[in-house]
Amino acid sequence: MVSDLPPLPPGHALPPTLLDLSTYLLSRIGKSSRGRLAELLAERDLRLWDMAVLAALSDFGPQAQRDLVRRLGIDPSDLAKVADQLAAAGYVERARDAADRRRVSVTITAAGRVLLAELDEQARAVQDEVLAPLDAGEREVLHGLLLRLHRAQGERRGAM
Amino acid sequence: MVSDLPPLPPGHALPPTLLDLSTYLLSRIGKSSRGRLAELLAERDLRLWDMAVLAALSDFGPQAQRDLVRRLGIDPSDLAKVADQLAAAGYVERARDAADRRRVSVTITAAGRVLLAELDEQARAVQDEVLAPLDAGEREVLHGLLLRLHRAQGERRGAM
DNA sequence: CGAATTAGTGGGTCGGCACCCACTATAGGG
DNA sequence: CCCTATAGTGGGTGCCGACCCACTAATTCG
Repeated sequence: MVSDLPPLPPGHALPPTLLDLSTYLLSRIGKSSRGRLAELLAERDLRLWDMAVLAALSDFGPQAQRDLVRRLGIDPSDLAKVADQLAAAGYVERARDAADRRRVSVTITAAGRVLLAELDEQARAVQDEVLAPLDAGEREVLHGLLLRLHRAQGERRGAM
Repeated sequence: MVSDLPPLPPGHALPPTLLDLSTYLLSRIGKSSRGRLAELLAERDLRLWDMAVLAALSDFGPQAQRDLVRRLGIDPSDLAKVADQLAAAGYVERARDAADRRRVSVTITAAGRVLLAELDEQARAVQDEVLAPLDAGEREVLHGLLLRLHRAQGERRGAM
């Protein structure tokens, strides 16, 4: 194999011009975290949207797809596909709304809740790795700052 | 037209299950920042990698492509394309290394520096929007925390 | 009732990003 | 001199996320 020469420590040699940008760090760390979780989800043939949908159903209860669309900013057509897959796997149930039969009400199943709990645990494991350098207090500070940034966000479409 | 009914404030209705994850916020805010900058770059027919390469050349001086590959974690083949485009536009110059004629040394031009300065300014404008809710002190705290996270990163490939 | 609106679905496109392989040219060791 | 390794290039692939359009079914309004 040879070489593998690490004359340039792979990452620490990144241009200061970029490292000076908080948004660059935000984007880089966020992408990495996202990627790690996505890998774990992929092992179960799931994608990030699946988790987001399950979380929304768990947190807010059964809803019509149109509500999920508004809430998560997902494309209706894409949601249809996600819901399809989740239903096929038994994680959600779909039923025509009796009151307005155009609507399809989606409900998380017991299996869905179990899955979501596992996914949440995995997400927290990833988070623990990412936040490893920070102590509990610092993590809270970080979370608080991020939350404020999030709330101020232009909400430019898309929960994922 | 009509409706436009905003019964569900688009973003604030996101599932707490997700909002409790710092990594989720990180990823969401990062992605949004990244996206905004990418849009600005796109107006000039540039992508994020172009900026990263220019930054590396500006910060570290002329280098062979192999060094950029190591530094930025970009695929050699992809870098060739980026360098091609930058050279065609006059932002960098390529020359065979006299000592080792396999290598192609890349140098940023004056035009390249001007461009980079403009891009950096745009990136900071985006950052100002994203960080709007934070005062100067908080921004520093955030940057410090992010830097520590970044340094601890598994450096899982890819500067962008 | 008929027309317009809304919910959901199926089937696409498009761009970006990461990746991979085959190939050329050069270098360097035996 | 030959053989292997390295640098760069060109031409791909595959995945994913975002988006868009056409269509059906159901509802609502005039």
